[in-house]
Amino acid sequence: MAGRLSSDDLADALRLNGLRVTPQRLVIHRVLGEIGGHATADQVLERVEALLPNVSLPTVYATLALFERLGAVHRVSAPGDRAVYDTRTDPHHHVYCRVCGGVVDLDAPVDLSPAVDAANESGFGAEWVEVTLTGVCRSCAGADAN
Amino acid sequence: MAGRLSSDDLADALRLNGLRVTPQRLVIHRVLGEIGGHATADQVLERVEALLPNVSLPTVYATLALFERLGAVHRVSAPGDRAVYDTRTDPHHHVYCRVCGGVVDLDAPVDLSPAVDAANESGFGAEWVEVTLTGVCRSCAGADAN
DNA sequence: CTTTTTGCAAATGATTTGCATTAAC
DNA sequence: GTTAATGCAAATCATTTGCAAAAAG
Repeated sequence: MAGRLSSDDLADALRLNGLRVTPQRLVIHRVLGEIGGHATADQVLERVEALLPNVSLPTVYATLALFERLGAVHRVSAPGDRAVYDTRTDPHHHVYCRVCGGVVDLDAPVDLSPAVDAANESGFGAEWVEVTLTGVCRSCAGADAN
Repeated sequence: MAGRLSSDDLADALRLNGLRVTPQRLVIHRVLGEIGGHATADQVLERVEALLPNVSLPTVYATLALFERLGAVHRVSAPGDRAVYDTRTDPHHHVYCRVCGGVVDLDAPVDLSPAVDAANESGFGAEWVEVTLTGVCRSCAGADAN
């Protein structure tokens, strides 16, 4: 549903869409690959600044939105106040702790084709499917009485 | 995984937790039942004001958060900038349009037990599971070339 | 050269907080 | 009476926008 892009493929994809290949975009893409998990815009910026100074947060936001359109990242489907980008582009699922707000990957074999088929039959163009579990993670359960 | 609460049950649940039964809470709960779908805090307030004047947005936010803890509503798991509360408390799924940001219910038979089991085995206390499809809805696909 | 992208500063908009007042119990 | 809940105004914080300067093609 979306394979991971190499730096060269990214450059090609950009050029193909009449977009420019900038150091910022390359570095952000590289950092995303190194993270290989979940990151907010700030967290991306933090790592990017070590490689390329003076990159601004608006650029990070714009680039993440761009990469999402190109299929290089996905916004995680989870309740929460800040956008979490997922750098894993293979199908997998998420666990969301409603106490600490943490998001963790969950790999489990689930057959989602009934949902995808139902959506597509209704005229929706599905591009991504994921399962989200909401609850309380182990550490929050330990700290809290509830 | 969470049944719909009657007004009496809500009052009991509140008292049981040492919380107070206020007209605002009762009205908001009633409005949620009438909506029976998705709503943002503003949308809840809009309907509440018709029944009880001078209710404030902070109260709506606080009450929705409270009801979430009580299991009477759920924040929809979907990428997006504003919190969408789901007043349907029976298991069902969602379709999220990445163009218009719309969220629509999706009913489809999906066996999520492998995911729930995997999460619980890892020490996570799962309370809610849902499938989220991301893509482009029919109207946005019609308007846009992509 | 032309047009996109960037960086910065300022704006926006949802959600939260502080605090005095009101209402449950 | 005590203590929690409310309303209001102000604060917070992620995300976006406007625009001039820099850089890609």
